[in-house]
Amino acid sequence: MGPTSTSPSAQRSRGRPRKLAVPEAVATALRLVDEDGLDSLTMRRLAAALDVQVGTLYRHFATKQTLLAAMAEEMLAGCAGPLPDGLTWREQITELAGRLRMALLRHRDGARVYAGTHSVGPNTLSYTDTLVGVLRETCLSPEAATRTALTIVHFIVGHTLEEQAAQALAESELPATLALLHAALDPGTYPNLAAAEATLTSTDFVGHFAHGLNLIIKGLAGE
Amino acid sequence: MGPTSTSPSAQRSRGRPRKLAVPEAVATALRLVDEDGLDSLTMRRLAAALDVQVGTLYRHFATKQTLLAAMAEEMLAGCAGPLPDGLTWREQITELAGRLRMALLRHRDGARVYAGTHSVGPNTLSYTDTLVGVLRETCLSPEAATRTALTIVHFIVGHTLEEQAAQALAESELPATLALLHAALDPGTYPNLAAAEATLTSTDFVGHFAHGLNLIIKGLAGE
DNA sequence: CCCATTAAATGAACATCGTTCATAAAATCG
DNA sequence: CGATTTTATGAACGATGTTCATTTAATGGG
Repeated sequence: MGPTSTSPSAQRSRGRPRKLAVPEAVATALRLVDEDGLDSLTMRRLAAALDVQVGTLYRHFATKQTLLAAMAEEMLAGCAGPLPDGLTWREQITELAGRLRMALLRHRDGARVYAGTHSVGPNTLSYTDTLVGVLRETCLSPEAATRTALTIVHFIVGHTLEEQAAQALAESELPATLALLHAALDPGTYPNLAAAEATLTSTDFVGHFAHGLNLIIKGLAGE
Repeated sequence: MGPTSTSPSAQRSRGRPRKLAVPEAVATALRLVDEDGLDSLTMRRLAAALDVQVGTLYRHFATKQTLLAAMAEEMLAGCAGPLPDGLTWREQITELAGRLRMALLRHRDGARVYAGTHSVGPNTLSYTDTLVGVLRETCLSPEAATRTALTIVHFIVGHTLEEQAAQALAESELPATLALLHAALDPGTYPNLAAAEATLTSTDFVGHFAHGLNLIIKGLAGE
């Protein structure tokens, strides 16, 4: 455990600033989620990790939803950074999509945090702006570019949601779920699923993601 | 309110079966979600609506997650029904995708319910089986067909998640959120988003959905 | 038909959660 | 330094998911 771990009867650390800083609170919340999962993130636990009373948090975050929105916004930091030169628009889209996926993947339950909120902070806005910008350069109308950007983001969120759900299962109950699925897969009833089982139960999420994204990009090229 | 509404001090309705039936419980849970939203679905409220004590529910559902999985499974009933004859494979995919979207849209917070669980029930399985089957008929390998089916489902889930989030906002706080977004959209900082605002704030989710799905289908055709 | 055994529902409790608020402490500044 | 404003405290409230010993209803064999 880190030095800021919740120790019993911890008197306030001496050198630490007394005032509760919002960015530190958000960072600590993300650390707690990484350690114990989103379901274990509690206003009380966050307060304890910050060496503060629960009520104090509500001076800085009106509600837990507000906290989660700030976390989602923080997760996207850097996602809209400048793109390397000399990339084709295909590569630019792949790069941007990969960044968002990685940003969600970087924190445990990151996709759940992101999907459960609706942030309008600068990180979220500039990411969408950058993505729409790249798409507009492919001779797409503003409307088509926007709709395409939404499509890409929705795919990423849906995909990462499932990827992290699988990761959460993997902690203990993956074999049971896998066995349950295999047992339910009667080739007579589900002939196509039987042929698909290897791919369905695969953990090659990188490959799955690339396949889906390339599908969208290819559809874009045919316009 | 329906005749099964929670009335104060309701003695057990006379003609109703004493035993708690699982399908009735699932249906009632979905009705409660439709009425008050997923956040208001409580084991206690469900028990009250079923004229039963809380503990009784735990004899039929090991946990609330189990309940939610049963609800997700129930939502997909009929989604894998036979397709009309004479449809091109493009139309078959559009039909199947539209069915899943409608199934999630039919219940309030349906996408959240579905995304938060991992059902392996017959409705979910046969839907995926049907979708993979259609894709395999387009000369796709089992692996490519499976990955494409996953892509389509992930897009639908991500899209509907956002569509229903907008619906939830619309109940009271839509104007505030919209104004907040508009204020944050400085054309100097986010030139592309400024051009995209009309599309971003549009409520034409049917159009957005069709655009995204057609993109995927077009990418499939270019294979 | 009655009684023993199994299945099901009850009612109360436990720990924990998000949230609120009157009070106290600390920081700020004229 | 003293007054005012900002911030943190500590305790509480109602509600939630879950558990369990007890009671009640259904079931089946003699």
